[in-house]
Amino acid sequence: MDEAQGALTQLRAYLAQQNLNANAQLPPEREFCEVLGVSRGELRKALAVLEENGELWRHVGKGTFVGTRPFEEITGVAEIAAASNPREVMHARLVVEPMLAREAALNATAADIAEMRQCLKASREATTWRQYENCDNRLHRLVAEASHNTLLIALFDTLNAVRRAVVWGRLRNNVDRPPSDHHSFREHDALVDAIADRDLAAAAAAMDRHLHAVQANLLRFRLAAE
Amino acid sequence: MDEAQGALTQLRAYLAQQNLNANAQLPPEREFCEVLGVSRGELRKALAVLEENGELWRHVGKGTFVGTRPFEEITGVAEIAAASNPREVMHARLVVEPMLAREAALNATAADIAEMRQCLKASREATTWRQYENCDNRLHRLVAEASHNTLLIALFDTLNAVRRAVVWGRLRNNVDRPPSDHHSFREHDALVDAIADRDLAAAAAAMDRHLHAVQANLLRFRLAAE
DNA sequence: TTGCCTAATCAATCAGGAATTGGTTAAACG
DNA sequence: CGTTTAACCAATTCCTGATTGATTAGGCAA
Repeated sequence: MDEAQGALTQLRAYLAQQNLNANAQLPPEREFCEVLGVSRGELRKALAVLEENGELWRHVGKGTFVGTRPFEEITGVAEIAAASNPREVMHARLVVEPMLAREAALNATAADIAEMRQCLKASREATTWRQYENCDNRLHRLVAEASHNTLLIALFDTLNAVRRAVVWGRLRNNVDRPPSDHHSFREHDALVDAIADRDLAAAAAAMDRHLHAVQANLLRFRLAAE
Repeated sequence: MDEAQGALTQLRAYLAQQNLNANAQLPPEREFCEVLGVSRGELRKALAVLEENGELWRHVGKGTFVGTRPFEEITGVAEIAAASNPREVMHARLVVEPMLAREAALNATAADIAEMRQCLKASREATTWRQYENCDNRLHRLVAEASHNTLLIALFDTLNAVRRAVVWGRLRNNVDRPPSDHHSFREHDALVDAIADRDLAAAAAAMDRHLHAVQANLLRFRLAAE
């Protein structure tokens, strides 16, 4: 009994004596057990107790550290994309982007809106689908940026990265160019107008309509491919 | 003139002939210029044109690739957190989570709802703040999971990771325990009830009210600390 | 048997350097 | 004066070896 808990007391004493601050790394188990004069098994049992208690955390290849375990690293875009599919991505856009448009209408500066208008102009002058898609991407990101919320922008970037990873292969050829009556032109105009008017509901609705049109277009594209 | 544009034509011909799909990597400049039979300088000028056109992108140490430049790799949670602040995080939660609650009300299965109810029960039985916060985290993630949309769940995880990184230091002591009349209990109940009732608007509203209460609580906590 | 210790092994991670690659500069050449 | 060539720079990748927590198997004593 006294023996069994010996390692834990030794460990506690060591931590108290060294009074390490959070995130300090303590020696590797192979040395540490010799320092404390206990077997590695006993040391690991003691460490397990303190880890369960949230006083330290361990990781293979890294070491043992004081404090609470840092948050799980977010899975990479590629992994999310592998577990997702175009339908989910479209749905997520429909959930998130109208909200971003709303925030943009609330927080956009004159400079933001001017940049959006310039982007609209550039998209109409695009001579290839690739150029057009660059403008389209840029406009949607400008809307996110206009929220002036770093975190929301980061979330949009994640969404966008996954979208591009999921619909990877789909690329229009380079010879055609966007028709001058492309549906997105009007929809983008309405979106930016609503943001400029500070009309929150209209901005969200315009984004919603636009994305629904994109979705319908995607469906049509898929049917035509079969 | 003919000479000057020679490299560009050669390059275009190569791209057309090999008909590479997007994101294909083409040879390093030092070999490529020999293949095309032009000097490296000319090749680089031609590549610059196509890069400006958005048909390819280059990066030191990586190489030259076909297609549009991938968006800046998603910054790690730590970097987002460093560029953000508690106010932004709270606002982002208010924007995103009610929407997730709405999606949950639409897509939750009976098993999802049962798990939420179990989580509510566990949160009431928590004897320490740490245990309670584990339950709280779990409930919010269960709501996200109930959307059954991989991408939305991933976005929630990012938001949550940033939240935890931003409010890093703030941790309640381990001696107190959540009072039995803690405001979150009622709010969580209302949220899960609305989801179970498939009432989209009520679910979103319940989440909104809950987060506003959390926000008010945070403010009060901050004032008390000063 | 049961429990513990020791050693070996595994798998994840990190550290360092060599090699690769786009970007840049300077001298040589015509 | 423009072009080519070579060298160098800086960012990135790749590889190898070492480190480290986790796991397992054998030996050993009570």
